[in-house]
Amino acid sequence: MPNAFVRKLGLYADLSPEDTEHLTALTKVVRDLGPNEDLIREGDTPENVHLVLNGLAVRHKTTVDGTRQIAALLLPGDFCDLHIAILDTMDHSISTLAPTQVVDIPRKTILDLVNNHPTISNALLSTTLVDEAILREWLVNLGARRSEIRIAHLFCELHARMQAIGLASNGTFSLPITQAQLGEALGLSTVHVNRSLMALKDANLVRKHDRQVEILDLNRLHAFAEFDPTYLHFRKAPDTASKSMRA
Amino acid sequence: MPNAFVRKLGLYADLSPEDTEHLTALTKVVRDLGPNEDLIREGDTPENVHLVLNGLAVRHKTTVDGTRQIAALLLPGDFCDLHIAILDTMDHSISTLAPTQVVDIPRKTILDLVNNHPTISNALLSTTLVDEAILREWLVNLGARRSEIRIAHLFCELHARMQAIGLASNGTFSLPITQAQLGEALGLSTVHVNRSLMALKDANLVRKHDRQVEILDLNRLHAFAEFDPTYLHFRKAPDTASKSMRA
DNA sequence: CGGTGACTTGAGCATCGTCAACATTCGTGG
DNA sequence: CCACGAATGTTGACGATGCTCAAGTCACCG
Repeated sequence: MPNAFVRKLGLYADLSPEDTEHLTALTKVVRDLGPNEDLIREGDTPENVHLVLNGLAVRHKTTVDGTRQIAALLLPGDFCDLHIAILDTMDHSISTLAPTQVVDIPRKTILDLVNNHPTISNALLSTTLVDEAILREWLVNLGARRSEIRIAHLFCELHARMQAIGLASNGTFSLPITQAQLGEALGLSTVHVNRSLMALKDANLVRKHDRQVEILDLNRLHAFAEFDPTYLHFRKAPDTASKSMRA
Repeated sequence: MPNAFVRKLGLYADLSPEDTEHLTALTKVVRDLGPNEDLIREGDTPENVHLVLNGLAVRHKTTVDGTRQIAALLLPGDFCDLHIAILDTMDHSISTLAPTQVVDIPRKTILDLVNNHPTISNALLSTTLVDEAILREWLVNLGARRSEIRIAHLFCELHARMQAIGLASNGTFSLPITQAQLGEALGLSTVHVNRSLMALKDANLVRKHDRQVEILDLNRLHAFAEFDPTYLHFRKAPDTASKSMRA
């Protein structure tokens, strides 16, 4: 079973066995982090690029009055900061939420991939563009949807992304995040997140229990959240990703 | 005087005279659009990539209940959809707000730039990454700032971007957008935009008159909006952009 | 002039935030 | 294994921010 990183890139390009092997080799050396540790801070110009292999991290930015906005949830297989291979300075911070395994990859290695491995390079570019598409959808979420739908939409997205890398089963996936942190991601107060979550549970749509999200009725949740996964740009539909097929 | 496109790329890479000439040649053939015309729609897989040379366009997405969210304001020099050179399908639409001049560039031309003009390629990649940084800042804006500060912050950003391409003078720049459209960009109702704008005017910070934004006190507005232009990643400070200097 | 689109204003209401108290869970050390 | 404390989740009351509806004004243009 390939790791989450290889699985994710495979969603965006037709990797050859050599490509797969090459990528797997890159993720051999893993670093273990605890919860609430900073990977990079705003203003840093790090040597390495970071990749999440396991666990959960967030991209976030803090305003002057101390409000923290989470701008991305980084799941297994996600790059944290591929852009600093091009732009020098970080304009935001990245921290773990849970115990997390990361891989540190030197900028040089990235440049080598870009120059000598066109398929991988293409996949990397795709993931960057999809990150942007996800960000756009989050903006729509904050700007145009009220709290219950907003939360439901986020859960739909996370389910789709987790399922695509093989980390969701039966509508259930791991999400070790507090209600307060959910609020920081969704632009809502903790109390309001709590009330909205209970409403979603009462409506038999989703439930967040412990560190897991359990979707009770996927079709109804998709309809309720107005969820359309097009923006994730998977090559294959997540449902059929297990069977290899050619279009 | 180079056009807005060349000026903008010059903010992100040290273009040689040949690069400049090459880019200028690409923007010879211009297409004129009226206000409220669609450039591309969600679901399209267009042949060409589009570039705004003059005027104003928006990236937007509409939810099921008809609410429209504007996810980006495309100023002169901005690419609309560079990503569809990689990802096939548009997951959002692009429309003009005012009379606008665009350039249609074939995907092949982009690929040629990427393969044969490393400096330009690097600049293009940078602009894409900065687009993402701007999007992140918009997310912070919607998630963590109340209406007056939210509007002020947007005006600060637009001023910085306009000034960087030579389209702001004396704190004043053109912004042919209605209050309703401003609301669509900021996740606010038209009425609330109106009231917030009047409060900003009463505070002698900024005024929107006709199709222009007039900043009355830039320093105070920056402070009020908590504006920090780092996320725009200009190579040189906009203020000193006219003098060439080496770091 | 008449009409259309943009802006302005007021009143009432919905959504969501704040504060404060309380309940529950979980990890830790006794 | 129990006891404790800290972090998280839950609930109620109240207030603020922002939305809706509706009417009216203003500027622009045919």
